[in-house]
Amino acid sequence: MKLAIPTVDGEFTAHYSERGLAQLDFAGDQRSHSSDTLAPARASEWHKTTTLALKEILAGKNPAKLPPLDLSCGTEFQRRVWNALLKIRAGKTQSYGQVAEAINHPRSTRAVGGACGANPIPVIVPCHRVLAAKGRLGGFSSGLDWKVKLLNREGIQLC
DNA sequence: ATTTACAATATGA
DNA sequence: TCATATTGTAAAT
Repeated sequence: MKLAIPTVDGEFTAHYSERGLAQLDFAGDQRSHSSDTLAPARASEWHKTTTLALKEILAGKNPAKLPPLDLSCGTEFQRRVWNALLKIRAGKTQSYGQVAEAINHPRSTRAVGGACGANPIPVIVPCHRVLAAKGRLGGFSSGLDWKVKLLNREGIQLC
């Protein structure tokens, strides 16, 4: 189930499964085109929430409500990471090391980076708010431009 | 089954 | 500043 989300930054694409939002693609970044045979009844309701939340985040605000997220594709470790990322508020950042500590794997900082890269729902799961230590920028799968733009919009200054 | 390469970090030289 | 050990995954051998 694929639905478009028009925003000031372009058209995002949300993918829904029976459980909820399963993937979110950046504007013009069509990676996978699976057949949308499924059409969950709740999808349109979820989509409203997703659209709202996405726009709030793009505006640098904190989303009031999120749609259900289908994280069943990831390993347990990855889901822990993503869950930890969801707790980061707009305007705040965390280092990979801090995320690692938050999920009780204080030495898995590198693995955290891997989990962020595997994150199927960028922006809503704020992988862009995770910086390397000392406030340096790390990397970003869909382009560092997005990372910088989003952070600036939230009023975060990079050193 | 083993080795590499990653969006990392702390430590020791 | 540079080398290295550590950790979870995926991809290559």
